[in-house]
Amino acid sequence: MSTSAKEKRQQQLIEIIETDPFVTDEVLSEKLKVSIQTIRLDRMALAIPELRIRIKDVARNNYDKVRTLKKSEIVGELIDLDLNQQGISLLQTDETMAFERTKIIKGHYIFAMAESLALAVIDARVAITGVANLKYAVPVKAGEQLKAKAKVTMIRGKEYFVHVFITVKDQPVFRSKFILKTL
Amino acid sequence: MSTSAKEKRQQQLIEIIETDPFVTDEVLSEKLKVSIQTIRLDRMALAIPELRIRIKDVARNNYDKVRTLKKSEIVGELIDLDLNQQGISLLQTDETMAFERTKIIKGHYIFAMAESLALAVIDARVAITGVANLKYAVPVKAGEQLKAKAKVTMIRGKEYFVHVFITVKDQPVFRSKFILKTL
DNA sequence: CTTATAATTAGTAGCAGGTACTAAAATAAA
DNA sequence: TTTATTTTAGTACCTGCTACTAATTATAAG
Repeated sequence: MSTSAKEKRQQQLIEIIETDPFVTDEVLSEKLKVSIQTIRLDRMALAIPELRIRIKDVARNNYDKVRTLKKSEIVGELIDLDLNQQGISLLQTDETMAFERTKIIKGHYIFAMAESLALAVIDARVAITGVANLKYAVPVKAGEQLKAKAKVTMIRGKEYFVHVFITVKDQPVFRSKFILKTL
Repeated sequence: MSTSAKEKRQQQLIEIIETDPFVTDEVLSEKLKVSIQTIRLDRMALAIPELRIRIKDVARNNYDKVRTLKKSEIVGELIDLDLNQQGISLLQTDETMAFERTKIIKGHYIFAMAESLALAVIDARVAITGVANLKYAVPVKAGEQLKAKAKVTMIRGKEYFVHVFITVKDQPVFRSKFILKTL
């Protein structure tokens, strides 16, 4: 067995664990046709922790992630609000929100930020019935901080008209008009 | 110690584990001032699994959730595609995509479905530069299946104009025009 | 006040999925 | 062939339990 056989096996090991972090050393040794000890030496060499630690990591990561994702991450942080008048929110983007190759933030994150701010300024049970003139001026890159400003421009009966502008370092990247209707 | 003392402790135990599933029996026994054995009897009675199982559950739940959420759930399933012409996708909605009280699907899910289909029909490195006439006809309720149809209406140099219509049981719920620009 | 019953605590063996270590065997390179 | 590398074997120990038996303590009933 040459050195490259070892390297190849370790590469396979990484792939297997990445696609299934819940795999035991025993199963790995069966899949790669080597002893458990070899698997353990490989994990050592690659600094891959044992099953329980991996599971705990997955659990902790996603536990936190799902919490923040459901709470505010997708939405941004509300930093100012005058009910039925205006509101400002911030959203720190990262690579998980972007296309892998281009690192451009996916549109629905920007949309979600705008939508949730629009909903926040009209604090009522509302439904979005229309959006117009939604425009991306410049693609947003992962890592940039988005600042959204919402303004209520008109209230007509049960209908609310809200403009949302999003900027990166005061450069406009997105603007939209939302039409909201109270239920 | 009355029976209600036991019930009270078990109630506290449920609360502690719910807010922190990563807590060991030992810590629980310290917090609740009873022996480890009592904690274990309580867990038995309440059918709460041991720490490792709890961690594994959290990991598995969220692992699957994040995967499907990141991969295609948010996007829908592509069922038909003529490149640069048209495409159709389906998205099964559920309660995790909806507002808790109203069960109305959040707008950005619908938007994401439309956006990703628009991107899929133009199979190139593109950026969305504008969207117009985005309109929600009827709020979508959790559990309904969305069907998105995209049509490329015009190609002008590097710009692509794509219309996306979304229906629930052939009832229109959303329509939009995307303007995409190849990079 | 004593007894029956419920609740709690103690203690042991065993398990999964390892770590950490030592040592021997197999394979490759010189 | 000898040396170096890689792989395998084996043991003691670890955590956070389960499953079980037994003893102790608290509480309620007669």
